[in-house]
Amino acid sequence: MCSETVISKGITAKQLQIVRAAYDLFKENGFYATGVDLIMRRAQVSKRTMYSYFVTKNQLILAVLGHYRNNCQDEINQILQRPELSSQDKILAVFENAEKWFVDTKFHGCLAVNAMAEFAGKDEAIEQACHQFKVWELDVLRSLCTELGVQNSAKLAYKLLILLEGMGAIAQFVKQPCLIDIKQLVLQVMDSHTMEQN
Amino acid sequence: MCSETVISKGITAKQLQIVRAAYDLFKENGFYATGVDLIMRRAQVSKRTMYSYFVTKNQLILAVLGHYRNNCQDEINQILQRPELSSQDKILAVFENAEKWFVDTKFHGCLAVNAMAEFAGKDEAIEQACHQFKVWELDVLRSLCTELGVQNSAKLAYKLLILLEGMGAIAQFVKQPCLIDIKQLVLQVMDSHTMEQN
DNA sequence: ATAAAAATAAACCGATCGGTTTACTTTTGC
DNA sequence: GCAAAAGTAAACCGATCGGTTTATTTTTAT
Repeated sequence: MCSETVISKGITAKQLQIVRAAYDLFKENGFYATGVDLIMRRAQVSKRTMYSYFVTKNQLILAVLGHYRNNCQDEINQILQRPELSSQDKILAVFENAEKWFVDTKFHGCLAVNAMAEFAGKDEAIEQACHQFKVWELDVLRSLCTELGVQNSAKLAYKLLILLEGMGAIAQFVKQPCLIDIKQLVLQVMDSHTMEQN
Repeated sequence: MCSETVISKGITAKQLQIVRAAYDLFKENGFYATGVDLIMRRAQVSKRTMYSYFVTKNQLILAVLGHYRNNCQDEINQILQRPELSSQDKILAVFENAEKWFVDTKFHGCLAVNAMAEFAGKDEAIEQACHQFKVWELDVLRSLCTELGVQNSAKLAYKLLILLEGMGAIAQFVKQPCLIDIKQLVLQVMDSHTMEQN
């Protein structure tokens, strides 16, 4: 274990290989429905290796949720770092980015939401990871709203999160370019906070 | 099978007993995670009886989704039938009713959304039942929006569904009286359709 | 070159999965 | 009152579940 090449964030190549395969399978087929045998086959890794890195399936699920969160954070950070964008444009860019996810025919909802639905009340660590993911999402939106200079950034962020989650939930059912102009809806909700007190 | 007392909508008492137990378990623990043995124990019914009514577990799941839909439809119909409410008040009442669901600590998301996440691409009939549930929800909102006399009732209904789904998704994570005034948010989205073209 | 570390394939484990079958009892209609 | 229908309990089925073990091979560091 001494000299394995560490790829990033303390994850070795083999671990990443397993997590990626598990991530794809969980995303497509859900957590309970995906057996460990299928994961190891997809990852092209022996079961023993798998269990040397992840003591239980649920700990692998935790790692996958961490991987998912890292992916999302990288995407969002790239938006936040674009200096040419105003705070308002960054918020719109966050929604545009989310739409890229939603239009994928393989999109079956936010992984954290699905994990919460399957493990709420059954695995505290997973529950907490899902909760933390949403806290992070809300934090991103809130700090952007604060930059906007609106009266109550926390409340506006909460409203935007409702829009984001709502779009994600519906996206699983309606597979087509969104019926409405999301950008306009987001702007409208933002506008109400720059004009009146909320 | 000739003379069994039919309770409602072609469902016998025994069937309802099974569906109710399965409904509670699926709602709390998810579909894959809930085994048939647990369902029959909870329903106080032998496995043979269970399988005489529902040929497979997935057909039981279909029946449970139908039961869920009937429950929701009954609640919504009670709102729609209140003559003292304006169309706008009825829309607000729909959201108020949804909040009653959301604040329940046992609420783990819309059953149709969860079923879609677990069975999308795996069981066409279940997938379709979930889809039809959302179509019904959208239809209720659209007919109310049409009554409102707004310019584009379909688009407003879609926006309201986004709000409804978003609230539901978040409700699993944030267990507390909602941070924002939902009624105000709904009114705001509706107002934009009565004033401008959309 | 060699020994430790890390990987593999595959047999194996008890438990549970969805589902069937057998043998028996209760309820019901006529 | 009696036969058919509908119910029960429980053994049983092959498959799969999450997880372990064994025996062997490959990789890697010195």
